[in-house]
Amino acid sequence: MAPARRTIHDVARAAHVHPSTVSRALNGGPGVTLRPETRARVLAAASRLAYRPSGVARSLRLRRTLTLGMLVPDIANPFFPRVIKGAEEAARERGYSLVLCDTADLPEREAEYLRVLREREVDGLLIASSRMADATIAALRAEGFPFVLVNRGARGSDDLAVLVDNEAGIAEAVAHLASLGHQRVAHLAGPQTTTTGLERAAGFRAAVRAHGLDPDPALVVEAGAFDEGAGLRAARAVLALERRPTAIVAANDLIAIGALRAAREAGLRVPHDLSLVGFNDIPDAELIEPPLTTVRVPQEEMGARAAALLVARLAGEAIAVPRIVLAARLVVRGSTARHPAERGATVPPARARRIA
Amino acid sequence: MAPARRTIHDVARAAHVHPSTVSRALNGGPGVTLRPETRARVLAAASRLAYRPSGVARSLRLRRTLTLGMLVPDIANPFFPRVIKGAEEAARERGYSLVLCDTADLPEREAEYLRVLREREVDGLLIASSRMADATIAALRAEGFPFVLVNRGARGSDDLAVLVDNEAGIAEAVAHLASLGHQRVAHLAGPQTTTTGLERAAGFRAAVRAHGLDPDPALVVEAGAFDEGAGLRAARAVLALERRPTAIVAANDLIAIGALRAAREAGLRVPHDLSLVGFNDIPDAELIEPPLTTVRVPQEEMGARAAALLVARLAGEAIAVPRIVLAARLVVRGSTARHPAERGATVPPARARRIA
DNA sequence: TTGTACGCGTTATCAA
DNA sequence: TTGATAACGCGTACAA
Repeated sequence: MAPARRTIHDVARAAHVHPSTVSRALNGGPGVTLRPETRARVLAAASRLAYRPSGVARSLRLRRTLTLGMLVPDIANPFFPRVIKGAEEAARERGYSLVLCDTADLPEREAEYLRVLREREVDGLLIASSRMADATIAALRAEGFPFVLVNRGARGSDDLAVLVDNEAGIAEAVAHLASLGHQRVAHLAGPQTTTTGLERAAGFRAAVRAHGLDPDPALVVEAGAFDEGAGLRAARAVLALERRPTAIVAANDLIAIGALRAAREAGLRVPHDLSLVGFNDIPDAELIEPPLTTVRVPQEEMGARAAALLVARLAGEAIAVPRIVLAARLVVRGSTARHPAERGATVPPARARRIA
Repeated sequence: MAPARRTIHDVARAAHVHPSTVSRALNGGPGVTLRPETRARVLAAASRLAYRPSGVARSLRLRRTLTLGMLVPDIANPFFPRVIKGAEEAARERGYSLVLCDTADLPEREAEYLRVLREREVDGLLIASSRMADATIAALRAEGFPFVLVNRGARGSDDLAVLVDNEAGIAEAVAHLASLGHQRVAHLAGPQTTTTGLERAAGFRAAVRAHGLDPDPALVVEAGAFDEGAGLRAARAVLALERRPTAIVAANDLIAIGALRAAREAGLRVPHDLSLVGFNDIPDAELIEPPLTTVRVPQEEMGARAAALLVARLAGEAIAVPRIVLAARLVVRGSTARHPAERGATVPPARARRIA
């Protein structure tokens, strides 16, 4: 039924040359000498037959597939599509394809994908899966299998990684709130099983100390996941405190959106009664009402840099900087305001124009 | 440096059997007879050596890669992540991997990816790329190459496809607005080069006739793309009409969000001065303010059904229904309201609860 | 029940 | 400059 695939032999026969000559004519590297006439005949035959070389056979022979595997915890999380887009584009530019794997943040799913990807002999891995067991990563490392961590930590190793400066980002957020007069600022932390969650929480505590804000430990609550539901629950806890915070720094935007819901439940107006800052600057951040003040992570760049780094590693290039740390800058939008107690004072209103 | 890959020969040697016996022990189909003792010895050796069969070699031999290619116009468009997620999960459940390709809606990018995917010998294609030239599709069809169209039309052919009932969805939207008393309803149409854009526009015109609304052709404006920018521009045109519409049905949610911006520019309150309905129910729809009334398309299901259909086709199963048409139902949220002229009459306010 | 032989489509190496 | 050969790792018809 399906017409048999054209092979290099078909082309060879049509061009009256040996298959190896066809290969040379088509792939002609620098050191290949070939009579122009012969090459032309081969090219003509190949195009006439609509010959398409077999990537599978080539991969078998060359022992590489020009394929990268990418593990993400949840494609539907609006943070990831742009990271994926950046990675996919950078990979394509370098001749690589991307096999996408949504692990659903499930360890067993991760393990399964890892096995599948290794069987498929992907040349390298982009690991954006934040919870992946350190042991799994350690195994890859021990084996010398090429991978790049994306937006997750390296735990003191010198694994290749593309990260953001979580501490600095959170510091900007806290500084902003402090400058508005806030004293009791809460943090809805991400899962403390993730490096991202840990670093942002550490950054928060450091910034609170640096600005002399209320260090009450009850103001830091860990959300069970980086999503809206977990944010909602954590925010409820924080808003139920006897001495309620006047501002919240969330570990990411989805948690912040959950907090927004919790605030509404509690009858609090944002930013009038409660200031709110997120992290990542997902596309939704400027769409919601009020627009979310957040710390911007350059998502496409993160993916692109990670893919580029991995390909460089595969090419055996010398890697000058194994850990690329991207800057994270605060983007002020509608959902922060001055502390109620300071209202009417000299600080201008914080509701900023939308930032392009 | 990288330790040489274990092969089936290594296992064979360790288990004191022939490589073919290893293959049988590991893949053991129904017709294979093997002494349990031998199989156990092989399995033990394989696990001891951490043997991982080569997918590439297997693909070469079996002439199939257990890989699907998926072409999408833009991963960052919030409609697609869930479609991809559904497809990826359904593929995984069936033993297939997914190579993701973002065509950026560029014909040359599509052509390039198509070539790459064919060279890689993906077993089939999920085509969610709405603009893809019909000629390209026709070529695939002529060749007998397996593919499934996702959310894009089949132009009278009996290509495998998973679609939504665009006419019925738009009809629900128009009926809703008509029931609220709207008479002049505009349509911000999608690109009329896409089947989705065409069907929704046709559905709109039919529904307008059916409800006896104002059929003024000036009320239908084509947006240049299914995105926010195009929606903004199209909405400006419609809102600049001498007799402004009191409601807008957008061809998709992003266009609707663009219209929301245009309305704000024009000083119109939504839904008070202008009702607005989108299409797709992207996650953002319920997050924005006011929450967007929209026609829900089951995105994950669309992806999952498409992948399942493609795999069934690959398995040579009889396909009872080549065109799966998913229902599209109106989800009423905050951004529709009664027509101004009818305000205060008997119809209850349209601002509905959030629908889970 | 297990081993032998071959081919899947390429490309690197060597010989001519 | 081109042809011949072998090998990449696996699965399967056939022989033993």
